[in-house]
Amino acid sequence: MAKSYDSKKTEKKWQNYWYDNHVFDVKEDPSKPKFYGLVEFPYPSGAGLHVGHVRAFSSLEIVSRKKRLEGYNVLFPMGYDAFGLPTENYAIQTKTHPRIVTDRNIKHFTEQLKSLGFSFSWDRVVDTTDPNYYKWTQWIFLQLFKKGLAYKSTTLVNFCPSCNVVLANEESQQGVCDRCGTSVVQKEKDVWFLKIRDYAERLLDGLNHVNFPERIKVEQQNWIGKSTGAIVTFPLEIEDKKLSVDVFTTRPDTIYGATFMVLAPEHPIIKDNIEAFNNSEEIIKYQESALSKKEFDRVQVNKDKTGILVEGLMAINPITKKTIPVFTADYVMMDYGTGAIMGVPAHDQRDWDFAKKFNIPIIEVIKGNVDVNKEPYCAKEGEGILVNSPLINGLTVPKAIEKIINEMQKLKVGYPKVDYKMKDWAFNRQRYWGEPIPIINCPKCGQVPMDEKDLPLELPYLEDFSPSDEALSPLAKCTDWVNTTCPKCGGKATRETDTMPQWAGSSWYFLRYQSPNDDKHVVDPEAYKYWGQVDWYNGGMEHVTRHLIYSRFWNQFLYDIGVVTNEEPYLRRSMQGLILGADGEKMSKSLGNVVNPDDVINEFGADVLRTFILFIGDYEKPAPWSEDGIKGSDRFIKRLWNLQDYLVDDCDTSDVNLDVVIKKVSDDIESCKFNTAIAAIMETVNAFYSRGKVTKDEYLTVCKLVYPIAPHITSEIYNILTGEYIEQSSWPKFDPKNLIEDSIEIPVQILGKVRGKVNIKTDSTEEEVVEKVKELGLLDGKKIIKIIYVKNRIINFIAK
RNA sequence: GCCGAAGUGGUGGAAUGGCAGACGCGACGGACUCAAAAUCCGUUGAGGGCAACCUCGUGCGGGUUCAAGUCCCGCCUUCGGCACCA
Repeated sequence: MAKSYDSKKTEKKWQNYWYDNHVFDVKEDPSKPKFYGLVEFPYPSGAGLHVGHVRAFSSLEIVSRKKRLEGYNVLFPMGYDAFGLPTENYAIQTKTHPRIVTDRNIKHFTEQLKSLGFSFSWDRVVDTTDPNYYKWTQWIFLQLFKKGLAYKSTTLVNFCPSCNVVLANEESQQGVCDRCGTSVVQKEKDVWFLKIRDYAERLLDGLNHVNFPERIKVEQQNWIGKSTGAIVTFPLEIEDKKLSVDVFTTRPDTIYGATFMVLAPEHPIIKDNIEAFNNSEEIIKYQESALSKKEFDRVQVNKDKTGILVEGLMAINPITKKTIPVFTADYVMMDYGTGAIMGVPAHDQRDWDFAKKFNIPIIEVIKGNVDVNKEPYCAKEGEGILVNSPLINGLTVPKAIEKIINEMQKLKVGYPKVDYKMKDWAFNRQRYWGEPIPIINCPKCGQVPMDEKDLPLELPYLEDFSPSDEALSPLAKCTDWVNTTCPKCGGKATRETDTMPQWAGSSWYFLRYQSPNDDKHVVDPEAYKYWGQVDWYNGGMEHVTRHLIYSRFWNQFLYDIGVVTNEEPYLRRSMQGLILGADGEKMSKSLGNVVNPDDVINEFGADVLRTFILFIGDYEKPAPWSEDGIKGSDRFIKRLWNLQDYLVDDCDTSDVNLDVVIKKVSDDIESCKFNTAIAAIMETVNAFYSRGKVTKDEYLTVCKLVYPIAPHITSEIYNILTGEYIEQSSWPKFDPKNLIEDSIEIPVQILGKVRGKVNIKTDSTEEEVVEKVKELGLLDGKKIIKIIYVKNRIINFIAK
């Protein structure tokens, strides 16, 4: 009998071997093909590693270990995205400097990751809060600034009164702060933006050149939200001034049905001419109430339309030359299109609701089978024929759009226009724990970029880093640091005191891993020439519209300025599903359903945890944790170990086709079907048990197949059996010839129902199979009308 | 409202249009044990039959096909994302 397996001792032994000997460190090696596998680096929170992290990192951990055995030179790095609010808030609460908190958390995470036996290249760890790292984050910002892609602008921003911080749109969904749940308020602020909109078209186009799951592509496309339409200029009648307003529409063909115009409450036309309106007081009141509404309330779809007629202001439909009333209403947003729309009530639900409320005429211009006075006719794209539209009557919608835009261009009242929903990226926080923005404000020269030689601009070590009351960064209080001289004129100047947002450091970290210690480049060109694009990137669905777009944007920018030579950073993307609590709910402290990986390792060992987290279900789908389920993985690991008792020098091995298993496991790993890969190995182990014998060759092959999943126990078994290290072996190969069995059993159907089985030689002809079936007597007394035979699959008789 | 994913035993989940329920958990039975745990072996979708077998069965209703969990049409439910986006 083999000694019972001691997971604690064995796992520690192999972890020491791997990490002390730097087994997974890599260097550029042109003699080998490269594989760059990347998992989203964690935010090192105080709570430590979560089982969700284990699942997220496991996919490429498995792939990396397999690829190494296949002869690839594998870069599989790990790092920490450590700037951010939770650490800062924790630091404020506990009066401990965020640097100390961060270092402590990173240390804890590293120990936990090593206790799982992950094969990261520990010599390449990056930390976004390290000045040697954020030097390059700042450098990239300077390049963006110099190219005019970073600008400061006064806008209404989402502001969290509790965190005292300006939030990005993505951080304030549902009108509450992502971090603390406080209701967000609107506040006017001077903030930095990155012109990600300039890259909208390329971010869309790039999706055609990468291997991302379809739903990720769709989500990014929706986020970017491209719409093709036209700008149409409507002249205004207002006292004696000659003014006009531009509207954006995706349906210029419906211009004949435009019976009113709506301006966003913030529209400058209103502000600039307020004295000219007969009801200016009412308008001002309406503006104020609209602006005081939280963005969330304002965009509630189903609420009643509100608005107010602007008396004394009329617009002229540039095609019909008819005069139409102008309203202001908060269902029109200043930050999309031009902040002004033409209202076509017959063919748009919102316009229809508004027209009904204000008794505005409704003119049908697309023929449909509904009465547009009772409900709008909102035809699907491409449907319908134009009516009541002299220039384009009888045309289909696409033809009408084309012709009317031509007419508008001739008349100089309109032109084609593409717009995007995606807004520019609000790129700053009024917080301490972030990358300082390397800009100097000079009273004479304005915003002056720091000299690149002076980077990094280090974050000063503050004793008091709590936020101030006026939405200013705590850095503002550090006058020694703030006061400086202008790099341009040498006069007195002050530093920008806002810091960069959470997403800055993670927007380029995949490059830093390629040359983590380089102090001359963002990425060493030689290293980049070798590693280049990430071959396979795994991460969470929650980052698809933030990190995954931001980092693609930065990479495209770095491509434009010649830092990298590929437009897209990631060739392939996969994502893991959430691990839910045993109750099927999302794990959370308040529900008390959180599983701590340390506890699981302590009870079962890292190999069991790794196996179970992959066996739990479809990798992309959410899966509930199960205390009972993990026992199955524990049993499997023990059965693998106890197979040592069944070792024989030689035996009949024809009952187990290992070539099929090798192919199945290899293919399944490459397509993230880890659960069925493990199931196939379990079946094989079960077969050895029921045979009661296993040869050394078989055992070693199975160990290699399990090695990526459970590397400790398989390293141990391999070492016991061969005296060698499994890392020096190679991934098992299968012989395609052996995938085909000599004879197979196929079902026999009569009228589509299985009535029996028949053993046939592989690739038998229909006649041979029919002969066999007749021998079985399944067709006795039946008249065969038709036979459907699918080779090596099935035979179906249509018989009476 | 729009976009996307999904709905299969007691349970987590498998199935290039070709034997539904692989593999695991749980349950039941057996071996070992004084006994239990552990381990090993077996049974396990529902209903009927002594049996060989038969009938039903993948959210609901239709359809295509020799054959549908899988394809098509129409619904219901759940979960994710977007949302007065002109």
